[in-house]
Parts: sequence; C-alpha cells; structure tokens
Amino acid sequence: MTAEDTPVRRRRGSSMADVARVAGVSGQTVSRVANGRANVDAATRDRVLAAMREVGYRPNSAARALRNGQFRSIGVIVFELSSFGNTRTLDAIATAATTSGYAVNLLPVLDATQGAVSTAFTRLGEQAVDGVIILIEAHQLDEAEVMLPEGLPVVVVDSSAHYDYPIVDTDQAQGARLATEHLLDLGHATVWHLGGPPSSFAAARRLRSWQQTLTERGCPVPPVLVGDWSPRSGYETGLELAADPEVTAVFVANDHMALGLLRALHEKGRSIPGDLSVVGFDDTAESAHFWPPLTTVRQSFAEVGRRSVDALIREIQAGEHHHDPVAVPTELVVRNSTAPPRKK
Amino acid sequence: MTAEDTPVRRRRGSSMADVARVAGVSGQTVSRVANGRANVDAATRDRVLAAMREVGYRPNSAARALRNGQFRSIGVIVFELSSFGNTRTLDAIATAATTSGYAVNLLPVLDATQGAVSTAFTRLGEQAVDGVIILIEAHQLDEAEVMLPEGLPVVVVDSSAHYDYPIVDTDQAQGARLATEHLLDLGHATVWHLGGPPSSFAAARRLRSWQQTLTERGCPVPPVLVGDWSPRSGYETGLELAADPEVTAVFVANDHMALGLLRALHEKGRSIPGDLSVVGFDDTAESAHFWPPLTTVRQSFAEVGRRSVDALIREIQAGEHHHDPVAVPTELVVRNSTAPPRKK
DNA sequence: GGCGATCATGTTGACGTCAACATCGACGTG
DNA sequence: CACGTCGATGTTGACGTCAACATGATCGCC
Repeated sequence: MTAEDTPVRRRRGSSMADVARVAGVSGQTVSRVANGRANVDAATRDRVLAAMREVGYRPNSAARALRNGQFRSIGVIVFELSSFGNTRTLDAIATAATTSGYAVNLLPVLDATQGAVSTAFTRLGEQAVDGVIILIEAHQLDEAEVMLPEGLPVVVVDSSAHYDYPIVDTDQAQGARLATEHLLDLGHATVWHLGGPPSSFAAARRLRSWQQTLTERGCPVPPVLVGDWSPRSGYETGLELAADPEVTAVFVANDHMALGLLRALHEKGRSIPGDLSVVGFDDTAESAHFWPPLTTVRQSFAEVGRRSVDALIREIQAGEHHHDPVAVPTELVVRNSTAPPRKK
Repeated sequence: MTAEDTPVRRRRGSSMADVARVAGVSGQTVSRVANGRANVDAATRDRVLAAMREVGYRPNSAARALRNGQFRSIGVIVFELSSFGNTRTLDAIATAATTSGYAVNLLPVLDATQGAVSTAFTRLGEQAVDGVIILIEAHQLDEAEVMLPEGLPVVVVDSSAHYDYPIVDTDQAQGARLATEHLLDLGHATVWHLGGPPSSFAAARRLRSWQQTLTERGCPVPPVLVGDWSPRSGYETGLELAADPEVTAVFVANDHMALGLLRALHEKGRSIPGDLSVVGFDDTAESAHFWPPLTTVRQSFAEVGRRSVDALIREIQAGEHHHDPVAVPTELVVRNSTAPPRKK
C-alpha cells in the first residue's frame, strides 16, 4: 500500500509500545491485557484489545523467552529415517505438547555416525528448548559421547536401562509374551522368532521375553533369526523358513518384516495359517489388510507419546525426576494369520 | 537436595558476561569469538574458547533472536493424523532445514474443525518462526479463515492453485498419466480408477489426468470409484470390483488403498495380475513386498521437502516470491501386479 | 473527616546479544 | 617526527517483555 520498501526485511512487527501508543496507555498495561491479568479496567481492556487488532500486534516470543528464561518449547531428537513407530510417537508427542502449551522443535540426526549424533546434541545447546525427548534407539547414543547440556531435562523413549534419564516405552516384554503365548495356546509345539537388529534394545527385549516364555512352558527354543526391521529382511528369512516343514509358528518382531515374510511364503506356495502361523508386532494401519490379515501386537504409540511429554514437563516445571521406567502395555489383535497347527 | 530451592526453576545458564569475566575480556570480544569474526587475536580467541568450555557457555537463542529480529526457525503446519506422504515430506523438510541452519517447529492442527485450524494459525503468531510451510490438504485451509500474519513467508505443499503463496508438490498429473499409460500399453482396453477423497486436490489432479489420458487414447472412461486413502476403503471397493469380469486393469490413487484392494481380490479368488492388473501411487517402503509386489508410481518426497524449504528460505532471506508452482516429477516402478490382459 | 486498604495504572530496569561507535597502540610514510 | 591507517578491543544502547516497585485515586470505617 504505502511506499515503505525496506530492502532488508527484518520482520519487526508491532510491539507493545506501538499498541500502548495507540491505546493511550503504558506498555505495562498492554502486557497485563496480553497476559490476561485481572486487574485491568474493563473499558481500558477493550481499548487495548482494539488497539492490538488495529496494529496487528503479536507477542514476540523471543523477548518473552528472554525475559522468562523459559521457551515453552521442547526438542525431539529423531533419527533421519524415522521408522514407523517413531513417526507415530512423534505425532503423539506433538499433540500432547501442543495441548500443554509447549511448542515442538524437531532435531533430526542427519546420519548414524557418531559425529552426526554429537552434532545434534551440540545444535541442541543452541536451540530454544526447555527439555528434550530422545527418540532414537539408545545404542546410537552409546556410541556418541553423550554430552547433553547439564541441567537440561531429558526423557528417553526406549527400552534401555542404561541411562540416568527417565524412560518411557512400550512394554516390549509383555507384548512378546502375548504373541508367543497366543501361538503356544493354539497348540504349536514351539515358536520361532525373527528378531530385529541386535543393536536395538526393543528388539533385545522382545527376543528375551520370547525365549523366557518358551522356557517357562518347557518348549524347545529354536535358533534366533535376525532381521533389520525391513520388509526385505523378512522376505529373505521367509525364503529360508519356507523350506523347513518343522516350522509351524513364527513370531516376527515387527509388522514390516512380517509382510516380507508373508510374501516369501506365498511365493513358496506355503499357506497361511494352514501350514504356518505368523504373528507380528506394531499393528500398523495396513496390517489388517495384509494377505492374510495379520495377527499382531498393538502398541499404543499415542500413550507412549503422551506419557513422555508428561514426564518431561513435570521435570521442567518441578525438577522432578521420575526414575521408574514407564512401560506402556500392549494388546494382542487376533486376525487371520494364526490358527492351530495341522494334525499330523 | 541443597537448601537453595527456588520454587520457580529458571534455567539460567552462563552468559557472555560470565565468559568475559573468566577470560578477562569484554563481552563484545566473546561475542566476536562466538560468531567466528576474524578480527580477534589468536591468543585472545584461545583464552575465550577455554573460558567458554570452563563455564559451559551456550549462546542464548532467545536473546539472539530478539537482537536480530530473526529466529532461524521455520514452522510446519501438519494435520494430526499425518498421512504417509506428509510424514515422509516432513522428514525431508526437517533434514533440509537443519542443513540450512534452520530449526523446525512443528505446529500440529489438533482436529479438522474450523476452529482448530484457526487456532493453529493464531498460535503461529506467538511462535518463534521466520516462515511457514503448510502441509495440510488445502481444502482444510479453505474452510478456515486463513488469517496468516501479514508479511510472514509461506509455502504450501499441495496441488491447489488457489492461493497466493508459492506452491511445491509432486507432479500428480504426470504420475497418473504414467500409471494409466502403462496399463494401456500392456494392452488393456481401458483402466478403472479408485480415487482419493474429492476434498483432496492431489486426488482430483490424479483423477483428471487419468480421465484425460483415457480420452486422448480414445478409451472409454469407466465410472470413478471413490475411496478415502485408507486400506479399508480399498478393500471395500475391491469386493465390488472383483464381481465385475469386465474390469481388467485398475489404477489406485495410493498404495494403501491398493493393499486393501489386493486383499479383497485374493478373498474373491481373483488372480493378480492374471485376472486383473493393479497400479498404485506412492511407493511406500512396503509396496515392494505386497502380494504380489505392487507396480506403482514413486513420488520423491525428499525432493518435495527440499524444494519447499529452499523456496521458503529464499522468500525469508530475499523476500523473493516464486510464483511458478514447482512440480516434482514421479517415476513408474514396474513390479508384478501388472501384466497384459488374458486373451479372450 | 482522617487513615489505611484496595485497585488501576505508570516507571524502571534487567534478561543476553551484538551493531555501531569509541579508544588505543603499533606501524608506515614523507 | 607528525600524521594517517589499521587492527584489536572496549563501551553503550536497543531489541520487546514483564516483575517489582511507585503513584495516585477511590472507598469504607471508626
């Protein structure tokens, strides 16, 4: 409209001072109105509100943060190739944080090397956050020198017990037990297991729990198959497994690998669940529509997100350290990929 | 623990003044070192660096932002139930932004009602961001009063041409043409289409391009089937389609629906690609392991993310408005779900 | 009617950083 | 040796907000 064409566009908006001038009050009164303090005359308040609208006032959060020493913002450290679970958890974290009046700062780790993780933490130091949720698998932390700024509240979403930070995660052990017992209860002599990468604590927990459940029931423990969470690794394992008629039941550590495994079994002409029962872990949005629809263990990512934000905010606001790990229970969803073994 | 229990926990760290005191220099010199200015004596620089380490100095980004009138941070408005594509794009955005030295602020829209979208924008006003990328489907914007703070750089990731903001998106039309022509080239008389929800501009573009391709080739245009992106809606449509022997080729607007459709065809005993060829859109990580592996159109979410960040940063730094929409090309990935029609 | 309580509003300064300007010493040149 | 230059370093103030304190007006009560 006007001829004001500043070449360098510093987005200096209007400040309280501008509003104050228009409304004919002091800056402090504007501040009181902006923060909803009670001790302002109704007429004055209206005048200020009108002035705010007129000049298009929006509070400057940098100034506010500087003044208060708080950012009302939390950082979330995620690994670049955010896995299915992490994505869902991130979603829940964002929702919970927003509901609690906190902003969410994404801090991606650009690659898996030590340096990159360290860099993420360094960057963290310069970020405007009051606390951090770590969403990468803990073994990646191990390798990096974990140099978190002292006094920065942290919550780790993982199943590792190695750190001195509050921990929130799905109850991996309970979920794996659910899966294994389901297959055993159907009458299978034992259950094979396709696990995730050994570097993942979650994978380790699921594996251990599967082992333990078999042992408790007096079942033989077959050799462990190792995958890397990807459908491809499930597919490759599936090709091997299809050749062994002894195998009648498999517990796969995530649904993605289960998908690849199903494909391999189809290719080899093995019927599911007729020849082989399969249970997954996660319950992705697609799992109900695999062929056949997959029996799986449903994780409550929403709950994990919510709990971790709660824990972090409590830490931020009260300095409270909640050292008991939070384990969010899972739920078995039975579909068509599991059935009793064929009579011999 | 100690007796000093400040009720309000202000996380005041050490400031430049502290470093300056320890190093025996002025705050300004510390500032120069922190910002890598050249005109500092080497010995002095080392002394300051040592002092920084000693007191654990980290720059206060709030103060910096206040001083500079810039936050070096961009906001990304996302819809709560971030779809597969949005998640991938977000990932790419985060990576690109970080690489360019910008932080990423997540601004989730908590539900689809008008009020919620407006709230997100209002909140935006208080956020510390230099610009915004809008990742929700544009029709949701339509419904809300779009009240973006004036002068705030914005980039929209969508296929709508309704807005006065720069737009970046996958070239939906080109992708849909690729899919349709592939099926036609195999010898199918025509191609059916299971589209996404009409409210989605992306879905509309794919649909229009499919229609146009058929018309250009002089093929009959079958009635449009409408889904909602979910595997379930694909499944339901699949049940209908399986009953119609006329149908030999289907282009499904996303891989999730294609998965559901495949399941329905399996259930009805129709063979793929023997009886029916299916092409999807997206190329998710799982699509290669569907049964059968899915022929699909690969979107480059990474490219979309990168380009939108680039556009936004250019806008922020140069005030440049790039009004030509950016269309990122797709690529057809041929797998086993497509084949020539059976000879009659 | 005098005095303290209550309430609206104003004034001041500090949060941490950094651009702009000021200072000071060293060095080169005619 | 007087003067100008350049490079290192210091000093000041402003960015926008808000707590703490200050002011001044109104009201109730003995």
